Amino acid sequence: MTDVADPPRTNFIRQIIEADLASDKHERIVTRFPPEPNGYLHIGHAKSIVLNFGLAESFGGTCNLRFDDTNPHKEDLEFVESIEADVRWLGFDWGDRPFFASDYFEQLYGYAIELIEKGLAFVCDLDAEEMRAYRGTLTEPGRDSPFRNRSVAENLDLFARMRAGEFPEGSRTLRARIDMASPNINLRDPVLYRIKHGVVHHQTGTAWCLYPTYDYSHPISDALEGVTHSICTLEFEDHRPLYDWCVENVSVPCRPRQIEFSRLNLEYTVMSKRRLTELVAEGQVEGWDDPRMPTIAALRRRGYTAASIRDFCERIGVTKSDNLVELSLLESAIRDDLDASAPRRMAVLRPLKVVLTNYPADRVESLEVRNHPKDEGMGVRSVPFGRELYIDRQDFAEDPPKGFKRLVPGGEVRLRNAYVIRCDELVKDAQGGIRELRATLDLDTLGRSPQGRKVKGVIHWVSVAHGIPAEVRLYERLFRVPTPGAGGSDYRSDLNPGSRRLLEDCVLEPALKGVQPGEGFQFEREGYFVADPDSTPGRPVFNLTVGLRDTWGKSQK
RNA sequence: UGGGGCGUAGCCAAGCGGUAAGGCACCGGGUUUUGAUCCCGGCAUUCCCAGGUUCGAAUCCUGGCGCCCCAGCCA
Repeated sequence: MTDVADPPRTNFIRQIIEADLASDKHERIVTRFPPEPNGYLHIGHAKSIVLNFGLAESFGGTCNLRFDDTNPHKEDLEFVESIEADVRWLGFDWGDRPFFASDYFEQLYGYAIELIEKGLAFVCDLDAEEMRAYRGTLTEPGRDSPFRNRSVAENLDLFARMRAGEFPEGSRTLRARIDMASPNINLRDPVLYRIKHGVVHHQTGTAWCLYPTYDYSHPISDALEGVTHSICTLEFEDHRPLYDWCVENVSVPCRPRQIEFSRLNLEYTVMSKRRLTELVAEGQVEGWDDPRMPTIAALRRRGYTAASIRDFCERIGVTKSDNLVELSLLESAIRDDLDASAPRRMAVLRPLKVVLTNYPADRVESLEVRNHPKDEGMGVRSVPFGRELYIDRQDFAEDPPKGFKRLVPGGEVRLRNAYVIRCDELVKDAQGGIRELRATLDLDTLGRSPQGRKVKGVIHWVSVAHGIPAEVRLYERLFRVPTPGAGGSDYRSDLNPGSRRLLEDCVLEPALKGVQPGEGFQFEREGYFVADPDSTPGRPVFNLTVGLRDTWGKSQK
């Protein structure tokens, strides 16, 4: 299950590619994943990564990682590094090195001159506000810029001087000369170049004060890289005519085709990079890899495996319809992977002491238990057993609800991997709270069923004398967004305090003592947990990856 | 109100003129020293609506309706 052996399900993009390959339009396909390095990658990007790299892989083509770094204001080297790490972690490879749109700045500049010479671009002196006024509205056409008919010579001269830094930021732009009356606003003489002073670009430093826009640099960068299928999200559909215009009017080596698909929306999850950036900047979360974040880095820290994220991306499919995927699908993908791959351990999250009155105080047994119920290759370990144990408070009920299968006064339960015990007595404190339990164990039940009765419940436990203290952080869900219509428009007001519960006096079996950050386990009937980077050898910290399905808990609700 | 998209079950999604795949969720049953896993079974007489074409329509045509995106010198 760690390896997704099934062939990828079909989708409309695969069909387009199959047709292109069948008609010999292309011999080999080239795709690209083009993030702007202005934040960390999130689960929505994973969909695009798996799509683009996956397509290249299954059709024997290649996929480039290209940073769309045309706006130095928002970008940073930290982000290019995190993006590279995350894509690599997801299991994809982009060859010798990543590409950068900034690698093409000189060529892009040359093509702009070509456009000017063809009379297809002009230098415009309108400022941002004026340009907006000239652009018209959704229902009214725009008006031509007064600078639209400058001579080629003047445009060439002005453009060279823009590059040379002679004009202040915002004072002039290079615009495409298309159609101010187009019903498609993107075609109303869009800006191709703008001036930015005083910013250090993370790749080109201060070499340029002239930066191309996405609309201009993207199609040409694709063409320069020989991209055959330029796959992007739906909001760029209106830009496709402009994409095609660029590729057709400039002497690039090939004509990539833009194909759009719908972006991923995940229930309760903030996916806007702007909002995520705010949360980090305002200190509302501990960082981009705070386990409540939907970033790849957070998911990884949370114990999600790369295989499960890839699997999730295959399961959701690729279409053009707006979608809102339930979290249960992501959780199903990670459970599937972890069920097969995670070693089992016992851990008591809310300890309740049990004294086995018929078990000698000085006796300690070493029980050999399997690390996985099905996979014998995962081996065995020994777990100490003694007179005093901890069990989980939730595994005992003085007044059990109907259907409760675990320990009750006078009842029996199986200690997982060990004996069957019977609860004889409750010891209460002054407030009437249960302080500990007295029980007797049936020595004849180790590795075999008890005589003449059936014991339905199985609970986990840890020896009091050997258990190690630990802290567990329960993150039940990813970062939440308010439910539509539920009131409260500020997503920060629902920062989800309930999604993160700290359990500080947990007790783990001793085998967990030397755990390394990143190691994950299934804590028997609790769920899957992963050791946090904050862990110390004596006192591990675990984060909940995903809880186990508990049908009893469900039927209670 | 201009332009571009989308509408198949609670959610995602196949389907491309021959009589509604699959996954998630949910509901039953079986196995089980994890109320997990696993296994078996159930879950759309109908595809946004209304007309039309056709022996036959989710698929083609016409007309509605609903939702999403676009007026950054962001991507």
